[in-house]
Amino acid sequence: MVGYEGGSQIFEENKTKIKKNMGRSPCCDESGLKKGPWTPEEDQKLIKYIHKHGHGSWRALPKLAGLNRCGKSCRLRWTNYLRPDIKRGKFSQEEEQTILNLHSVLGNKWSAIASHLPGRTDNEIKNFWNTHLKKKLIQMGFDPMTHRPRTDIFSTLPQLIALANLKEMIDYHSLEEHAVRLQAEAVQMAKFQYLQYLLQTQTQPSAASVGASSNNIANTPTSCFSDLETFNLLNSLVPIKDSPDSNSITQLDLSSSSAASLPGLTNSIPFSHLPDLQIPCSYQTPLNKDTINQANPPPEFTVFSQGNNSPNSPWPPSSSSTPCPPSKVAPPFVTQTTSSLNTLGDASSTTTSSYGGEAPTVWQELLLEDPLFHEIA
DNA sequence: AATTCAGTCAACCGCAAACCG
DNA sequence: CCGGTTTGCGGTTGACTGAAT
Repeated sequence: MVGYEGGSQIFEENKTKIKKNMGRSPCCDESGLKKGPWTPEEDQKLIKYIHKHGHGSWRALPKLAGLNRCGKSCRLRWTNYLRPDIKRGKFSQEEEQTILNLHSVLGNKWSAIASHLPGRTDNEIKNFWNTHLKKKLIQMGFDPMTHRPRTDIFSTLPQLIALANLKEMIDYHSLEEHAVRLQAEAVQMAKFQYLQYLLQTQTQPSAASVGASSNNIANTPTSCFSDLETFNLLNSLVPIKDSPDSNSITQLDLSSSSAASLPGLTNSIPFSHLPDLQIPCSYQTPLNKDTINQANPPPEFTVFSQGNNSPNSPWPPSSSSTPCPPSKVAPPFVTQTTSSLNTLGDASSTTTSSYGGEAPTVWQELLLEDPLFHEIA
């Protein structure tokens, strides 16, 4: 019997723990049922009974199995400890990454997360999160709930320290991967904002355009942007809806979104008229619609998954591991080029970008260092 | 050697959803 | 549909461990 072999190993572990009186001290509730750590004998009774009869009604089980425990306690002991398919021991890098990915979408839905990790219990994952991953994220300056850089003043210092020590933190391998994705999201965000800017300037002349030279992208009069350029940029942000993976959820469903229309292509509804755009989140673990529906993510989590069919943006980007900037990166980028756009709308010249008027923040500087960001400029 | 303290994890508690008559 | 029961889930607790002092 598979479970029994595992069980005897557990008995030995448990014997040691009981000897050392590990865990809560036993006490009795009002009905006289035993609480606290399980003895090897109790474990054996429970395993024997479930192997023979299945658990059936948990409420009835203790009596039938000869245990002086409540059904709830028996269920917990079985599901979290005695079940034969439980995988014990250290979490692997893959498991850690999966937990991070799923937690960024699902939040503290431990049972939903556990369902993606065979052999791991929700309790185990919860403990691992609270004792390891949460702390690591905080240490790196991320809000463990939103998976985004913390914006409160107390977080600034650890965040900067974390950035400064990124190389030393190379052993945080999976977290680095996480950070890479977050940074990629920052680039996507920048593209969104730049796109917004493009669309805005196409529908109304920007203040920045007044008196600007004709070869300055950001300051160029709106008519100088081709629809093709805008479309190309949009393509780099939005995976094609009918991807080969029919279950994948696209970042933005243009066919149903009010943002579907591009100026000059169909009806003109600029992105700036939309509610705040969420930063697209990417996940290495494929998520399907069922997962999302089951998980019922809270409204503040807009769920995206990155398709691999984006024609212009490699994914994930190969750039350095830098977390994404705060969700509101404000002013339009002031971008200067030394030559003009070609007929396809590609900038074939050297381009430098900066944030209009204000000294760039750490995040903005990092973004400006990213070659991917310059692809759009 | 003794003490302190942060980390770990099994187990409990209470609430809410699901189930059932 | 309703009310009672059962099950599942997430948050919290607290004893043990081991490193630091």
